[in-house]
Amino acid sequence: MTDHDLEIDELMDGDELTDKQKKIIVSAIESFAEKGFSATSTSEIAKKAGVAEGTIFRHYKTKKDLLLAIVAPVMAKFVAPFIIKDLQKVLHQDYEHFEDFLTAMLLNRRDFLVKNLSTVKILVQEIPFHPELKELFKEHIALKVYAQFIKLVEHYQAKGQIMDIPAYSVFRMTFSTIFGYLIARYMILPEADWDDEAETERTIQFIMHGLAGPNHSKK
Amino acid sequence: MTDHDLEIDELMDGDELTDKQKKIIVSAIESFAEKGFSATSTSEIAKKAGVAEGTIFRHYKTKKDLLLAIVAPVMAKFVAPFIIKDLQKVLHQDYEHFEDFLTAMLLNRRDFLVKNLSTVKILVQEIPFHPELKELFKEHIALKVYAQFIKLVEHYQAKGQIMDIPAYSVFRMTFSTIFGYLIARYMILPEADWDDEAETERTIQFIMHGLAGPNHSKK
DNA sequence: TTTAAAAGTGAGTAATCACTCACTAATAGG
DNA sequence: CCTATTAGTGAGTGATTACTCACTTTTAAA
Repeated sequence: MTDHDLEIDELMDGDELTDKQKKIIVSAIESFAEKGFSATSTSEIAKKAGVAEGTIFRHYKTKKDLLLAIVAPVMAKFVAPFIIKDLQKVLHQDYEHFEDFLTAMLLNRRDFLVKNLSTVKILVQEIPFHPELKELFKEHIALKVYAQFIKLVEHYQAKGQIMDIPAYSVFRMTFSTIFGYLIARYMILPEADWDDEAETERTIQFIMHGLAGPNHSKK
Repeated sequence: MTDHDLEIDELMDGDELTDKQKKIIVSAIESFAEKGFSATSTSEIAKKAGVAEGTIFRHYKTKKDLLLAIVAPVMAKFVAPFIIKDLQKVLHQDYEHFEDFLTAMLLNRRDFLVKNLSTVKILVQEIPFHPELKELFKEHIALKVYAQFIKLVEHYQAKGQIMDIPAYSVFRMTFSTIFGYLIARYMILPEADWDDEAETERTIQFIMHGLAGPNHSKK
């Protein structure tokens, strides 16, 4: 079922988990992703994990705490690469062209999504209903990722590689296109036969042409 | 709360509804959108509608039937304009350029979305968990909208207005961008102050440049 | 080996769940 | 007006809910 999901150990960094704790998390992820958070009962999770129901509440005060324990680390890991590394690289000419950065980002975040498919599904599904998740999202995505991306865009705009439109529009269009691709590829039609390489290339080119500035003379 | 939502009478075409039935539907829409389908109880809906709980089950055999009664007509209405009218217009040169068609579609579907915000939210939220909804979606979107759009794309490709890439890629990129805009505008950041006209124009231009074929000499 | 903390248990809790049913009230065609 | 159909009711159903707690088992440092 969740074969390709990230090892929970990796995700739940720091605190070591017992076998039963791991089984609880794996089972919860499976059920939450399949039926949704509200439609999943704790008794169901316990049964699937081969654990007494009380064991769940020994480690998580409430059912919602369990959800947060699953979903919060994913958000943190998702934004990690945006925080410093990539920005430094860009500013130090590791990515001379916006296209190079885009490609690197798409491949990188695609791998992450594939490894954490179920968990990301849960996150996306539940965000609208839990203020705590919204807050986490704002903190991580809105502030960190957005702020860094804006700097990046302005950097490439100054070099004339990107059209001179508001950076937030560039942000919106770029992420719409990339996530539109990833959602179609891995969530809506995962079973269709995709030519990933060609599709990725087309997606990047679509963004590049759509945003092309005066000096888009790379080829 | 749902001031700008479509009049239910319009949506529930045909069958006439009593006052209480309307109140049930309005209340259900409100609660489903706010807390999700599973997290909303029928007693809560009844209370909000000022109706006995039994009244709900007089008209809808199950809670899920109530959901379907709310969500199914929206899907039908959403795809309606794609079915014939617009395609005919295009083929009869009402929209000479792909850009004209795109603009018309974006404005048209935006109005629809704004009028049916809550209901569309519910639809999007619940699709993953209800096979019946998935089936309806495939029937309407996948078959009707997709098929028509593909014909359109090939038509404009033949005229050299669109790049010669697979039509399904054009479909994906176009809808990603448009819905990315609408979702950001009306669901993620509805309270931000948007310059709708400028943002719409930029979005269209982004798609047009991204897909530009050999004869993109419109200006 | 002793011992205290941590992990695990499962029967038990009150509350809530979707749904039923015997009944009354309102409606509309003849 | 009569009557049959439909709309509406609300107390009652058993099942399930998230969560508790007194208890046992396991773990690991002293």
